[in-house]
Amino acid sequence: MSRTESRGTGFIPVSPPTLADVAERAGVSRQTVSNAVNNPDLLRPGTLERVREAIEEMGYSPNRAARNLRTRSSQLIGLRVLPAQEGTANAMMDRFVHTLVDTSAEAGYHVLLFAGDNDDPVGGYDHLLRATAVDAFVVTDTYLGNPQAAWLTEQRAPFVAFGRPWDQPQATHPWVDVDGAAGTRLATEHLIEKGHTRIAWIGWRKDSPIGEDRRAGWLGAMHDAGHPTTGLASRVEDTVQSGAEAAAVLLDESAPTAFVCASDTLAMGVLHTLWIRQLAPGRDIAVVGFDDSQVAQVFPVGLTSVRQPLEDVAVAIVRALESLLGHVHEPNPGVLLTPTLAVRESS
Amino acid sequence: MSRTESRGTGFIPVSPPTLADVAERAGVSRQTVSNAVNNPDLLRPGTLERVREAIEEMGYSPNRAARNLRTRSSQLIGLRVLPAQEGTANAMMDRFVHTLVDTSAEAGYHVLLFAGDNDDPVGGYDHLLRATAVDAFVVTDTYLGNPQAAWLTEQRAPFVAFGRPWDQPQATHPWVDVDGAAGTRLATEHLIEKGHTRIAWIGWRKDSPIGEDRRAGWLGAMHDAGHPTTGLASRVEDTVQSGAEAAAVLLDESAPTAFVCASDTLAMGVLHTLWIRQLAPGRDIAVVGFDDSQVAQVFPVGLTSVRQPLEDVAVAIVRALESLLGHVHEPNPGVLLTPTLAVRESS
DNA sequence: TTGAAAGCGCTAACAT
DNA sequence: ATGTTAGCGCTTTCAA
Repeated sequence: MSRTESRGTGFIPVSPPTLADVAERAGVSRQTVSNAVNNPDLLRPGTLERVREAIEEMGYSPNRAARNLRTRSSQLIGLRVLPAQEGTANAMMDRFVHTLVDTSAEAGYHVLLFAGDNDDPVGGYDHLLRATAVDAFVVTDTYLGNPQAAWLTEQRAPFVAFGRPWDQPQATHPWVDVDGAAGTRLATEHLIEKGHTRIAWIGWRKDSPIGEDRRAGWLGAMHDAGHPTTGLASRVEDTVQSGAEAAAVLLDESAPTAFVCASDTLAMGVLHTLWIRQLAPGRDIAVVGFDDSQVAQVFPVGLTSVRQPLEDVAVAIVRALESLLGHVHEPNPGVLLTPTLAVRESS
Repeated sequence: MSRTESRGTGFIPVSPPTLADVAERAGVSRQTVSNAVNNPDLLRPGTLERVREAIEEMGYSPNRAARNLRTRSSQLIGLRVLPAQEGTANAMMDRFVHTLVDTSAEAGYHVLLFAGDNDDPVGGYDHLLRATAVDAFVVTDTYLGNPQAAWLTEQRAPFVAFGRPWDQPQATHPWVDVDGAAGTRLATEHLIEKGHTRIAWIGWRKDSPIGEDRRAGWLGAMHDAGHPTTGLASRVEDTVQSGAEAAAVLLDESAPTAFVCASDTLAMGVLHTLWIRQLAPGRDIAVVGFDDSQVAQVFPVGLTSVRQPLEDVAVAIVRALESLLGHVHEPNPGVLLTPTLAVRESS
């Protein structure tokens, strides 16, 4: 049966060439073509070249579904995306996804996005898993109480987490995270070097382990330098408004000369208060944010910000994924990376 | 042969249940189970329930690879992502991807991300296409001279473009776009309503059809209102710096009381100049941006901005995709949606 | 080094 | 309304 069909002026390919088509063209068996693709070492150089020529000429590419069915793998990595939400710093996630896609591609994987909401945190995972639609998952929202890591572990599903298992010290799954404390320490030490001694902290409420971690970096650097911290710390919601209010209170009560914030959002709030009070960021009061978001970069007065090494995170995650899927024993399940400081006019 | 294997204390499922497993359990043939999943109407209610129970109990989900192989479809939509680039307004793309994932999910599709760079614009497409790894593509960067739409058309590959075929008036592929001119007209009329008559335009260089389109909206609204435009338009690069400089020149030479910008980036530049000159956005000078980016929302003085209806775009794209893949004749290949205006303090 | 046979899990077509 | 047969395109045995 012909694989092409006559219509109008020319021949229109009805379906892509298969292994059998290439085999016929090259005058070998199907298996030899398969070997040419997957185990070229097994072929005699002459045969290999002949097959490769046929592959080239016909534009052959192995059918994914057939290969997936046979090898029981999809070369797909699942990544859940939450419903689009406004105003939050998901620009960071954007950067991460980009680098993850690039890095995965180098390892022969594609990234499959699937929808999810917090009402049914594992639904999407469960479905893809049972359908063997993906080989593994990358889990990004590992905040306190998130059941995904535990659930996936229980299902024996391969996955790598971006984020430490804060509330599960006994967890053994591989993870990659950024050392937030090191980041805020970097920021604080940068300000100390600039001569600041009264450096305030604006962070999140106590129930966020990530927030506590970042706070610890500021606290540690201040203690090490022998600077007081009493009355210089504030814990608020992660909104511009809260940041602005916290900054106003701190300025009135504790007269800091610099602010380190747990997020760029809070830092924007600080900048807002400075603007209202006619204080110049960088000259009168220094401000450092966290995440090096779009906003930090594009803001007229560039905002100094702690920058997560997302490219390195993606590389580490893909590496962990590879050893996980290749059943290679990975000695250290956790990788902690150090952020850098993007210094701009605000400090 | 057993599908479970004894190890240690319990039984560990080695592979998910198949159609045959469910059929055996329910005491029917495999085909009946398949029908229960895909054509439930064909079954007698009693049988259907029995099969459904078995499916539920065993946690059965059809194997994707097998189904894909048989049906010659993957239920996957390919979306190319460019390498992570800094500073640009990809926050918009982020919002789009989120809504696209959500909308696709409702239609039974997942989104497959693949890497691509501008050196080889069609490489990634070609590979996925020949491997029949995706059913269709969503093409987003339809700027002038982009060869993807033409190439995909030539390959007879199903795809929907987000963006009009500006430079290919004869193109017949389905596309969805946002009416930029209507957006800037909305912005301009909003300012006119507020009493402004000298409204300046800061846009992109002439080689961008999108930029020219947005400019036309401003121009049309000004003409319709009978306001002069001479000396009030500027064409620059899409950077904060360029926006700031253009605003300074316009303020000096033409004394506008309001600015409409082709992007939030340019609007940020305007705000910077206003800040330097101690002019209050919204009170002294009104500013409107385009894209309703993160920056516009989080900026201390909220930036009024034209907001693209990305949710509607995603819905329209998925709809077009469905009719494309369902071989349903779609009468109108192009869908043009109207943006809205997110009004904030800056106007 | 190459080829033949088998089968992954599913669904379309046909038969009952 | 349900069962039987065949085969999607590939890779993993195994044989030559």
